[in-house]
Amino acid sequence: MKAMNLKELSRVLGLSQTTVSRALNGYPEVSEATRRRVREAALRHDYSPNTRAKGLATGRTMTIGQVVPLSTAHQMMNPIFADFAVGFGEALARKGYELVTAIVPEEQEAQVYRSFRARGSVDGVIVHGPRVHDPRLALLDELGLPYVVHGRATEHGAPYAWVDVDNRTAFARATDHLMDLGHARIALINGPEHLDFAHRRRDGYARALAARGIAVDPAQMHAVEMTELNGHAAMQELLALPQRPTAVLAASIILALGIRRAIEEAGLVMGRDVSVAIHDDVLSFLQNAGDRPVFTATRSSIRDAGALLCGMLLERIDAPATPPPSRLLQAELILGQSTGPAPTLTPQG
Amino acid sequence: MKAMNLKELSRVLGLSQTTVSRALNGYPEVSEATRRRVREAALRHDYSPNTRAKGLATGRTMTIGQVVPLSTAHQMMNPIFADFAVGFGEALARKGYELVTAIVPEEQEAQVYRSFRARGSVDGVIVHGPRVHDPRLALLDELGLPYVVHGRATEHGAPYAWVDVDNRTAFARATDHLMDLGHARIALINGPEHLDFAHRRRDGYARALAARGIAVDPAQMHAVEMTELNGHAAMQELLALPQRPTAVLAASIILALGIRRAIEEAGLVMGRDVSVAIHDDVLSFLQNAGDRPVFTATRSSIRDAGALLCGMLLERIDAPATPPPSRLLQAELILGQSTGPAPTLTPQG
DNA sequence: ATCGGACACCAAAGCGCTTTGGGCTGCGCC
DNA sequence: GGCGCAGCCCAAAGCGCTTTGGTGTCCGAT
Repeated sequence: MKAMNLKELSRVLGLSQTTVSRALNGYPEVSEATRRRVREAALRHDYSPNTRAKGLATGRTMTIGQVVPLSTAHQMMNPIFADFAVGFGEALARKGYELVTAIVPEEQEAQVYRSFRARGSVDGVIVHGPRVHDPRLALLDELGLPYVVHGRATEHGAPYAWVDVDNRTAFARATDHLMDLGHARIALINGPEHLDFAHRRRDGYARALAARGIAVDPAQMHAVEMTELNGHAAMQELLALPQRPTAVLAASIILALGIRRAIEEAGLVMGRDVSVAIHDDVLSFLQNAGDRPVFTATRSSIRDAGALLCGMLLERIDAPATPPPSRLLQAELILGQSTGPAPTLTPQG
Repeated sequence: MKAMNLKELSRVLGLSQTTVSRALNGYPEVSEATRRRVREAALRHDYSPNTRAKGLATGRTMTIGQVVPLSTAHQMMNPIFADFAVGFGEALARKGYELVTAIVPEEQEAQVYRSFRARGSVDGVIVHGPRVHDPRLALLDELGLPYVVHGRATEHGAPYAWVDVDNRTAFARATDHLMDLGHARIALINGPEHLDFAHRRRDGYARALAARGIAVDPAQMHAVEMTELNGHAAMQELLALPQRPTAVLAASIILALGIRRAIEEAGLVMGRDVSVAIHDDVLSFLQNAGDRPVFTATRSSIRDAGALLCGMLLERIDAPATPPPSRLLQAELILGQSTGPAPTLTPQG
């Protein structure tokens, strides 16, 4: 069963391909009566224009590319990617675009962008997990491939389109909140700090401490890939410290799961013996919700960021010459059960 | 900067498009010397054949489609999808295929398959989260679109290609294990039971109980979408029961996170007061690993299933006439800290 | 010397669409 | 009556590739 095509449809209708094409694409040169007749026939015969042929003829592919690098780092990204992709992908589908995902070893990522360009398979791409210095942006600039970045790449010279959470402010606020509760020894369990967001989070944390004259202690800072196991291990190390922290700031709710486990295994109570504040991406399967959520958190929906970036990317594609837009989202601080006043008698010290 | 194309490349080389095309595609009608010269030039000029043009000419699109339905159910699927997609997508990329993902409201899923077919945008599709009776398979059969199913659709009449974990056996084994430990009141916190895998899991659980003469108690069975919050709520209900369970079987590690939280909030100890056994999909960000993993689990890697299904789908595309293959994977039972002997004095009862 | 057949290459058609550059009516107007 | 002008519609070119059906050359065999 071959799919219906333009030629066949126009033959059935007794019209030229030109007219049928124009009728379906809303050109004014065709009478309303004919247009209706054509539309109806297209529907009846289940006709949709062949994507490839249309792309060839128009030069537009109506697809957006994204590459998910396979690497140790993918572990942290997967669940976050997934929710981001839902926000992004839904908005994209609504506009009639398709989303192609390349899952390749990290070192092949540049190659994929090159091939996207050379084979003309996408109209634009979305860049995930930007690093502080990220060569991908320069490459995309060079290739002339429209792109938007989820996050920022601090050291990239040229302007580019991005949407980011104000990580610095968020972590400074969370740190302030903990200090307001009387905590002075606050640990940080961060994501990998070559990633821009983690870099900024540490910065916000460090600045807030410095502003109150508290020295940052390298022993209180961990930077690990954001898995439950890593959160657990990092927290165990922190608890074994002679000067163990009374509060912990964690870069993700997934880390926090492991952190909580370590706290409980040590016979301590989260929110009483050790306070925990996290950044919450509002993952669909791990909601930190309710009147009094489990975790005190700086919250910003990654799904919303996805939808926002989608709109931005399509704009860039339509008007590549305009200066690239950007958007800094503020995270809200929500108070949960995982934080409380600093213990008055710090144990062991 | 326009991308290099065949015409231009052949002009540069002083050869016909035919010869260049044949040289690159490995046809024998071209001398080795010429082939080398062409290959080298293609590399040097960053030439890759335009995907759409190639697709138009060959009728093969070299892309696989998947649709991720946006619905309440997506919440449970996201993180699992993500890891599956890594396994599938990596294998796919290795074969030179692309993966397009449509993220649409559930009720549009059929429409997407129709449009995949009508617009000729994919060579095949992968079907996620099959239901006990799943109309999608009949639709795909009718459309003549090659597909493979991750899981099974019990009531689908015709043969189809699938890879599934032996859910029934896995849950029967886990139930047996709990009974061997002396548990008699074993609850089930399952996924939504219109989904085939959840249906089979309940069946395995029920059969194992029945085999030892234990009646299944509807009050001890929950079927919810697999989020942390739902696991927590279901466990709270179970703990409030006059006859509360001494052990719980959970369909996912994500549910188990909420289950553990409810147990601890009730002042109980998991593995001592309440045993928990789960099914573990080996999610990258939530590993249940180590000598003595946190959770006793039936384990089967969803990533591996993805890679397996990829190979299967490509085979179906190449040889649509062969009888559809299938593969039933056995989950291994691993013992963790979350299970222990049934308390000798059951509290409250 | 002629022929058959590898061997190496090529021109042109065709994949299914959009779009350019018309053509043909029928109308109102001078 | 002729002209201009909408209003509708069409034939054909072109997007970048593969593939069919060749052509021309060179060589060994007859």
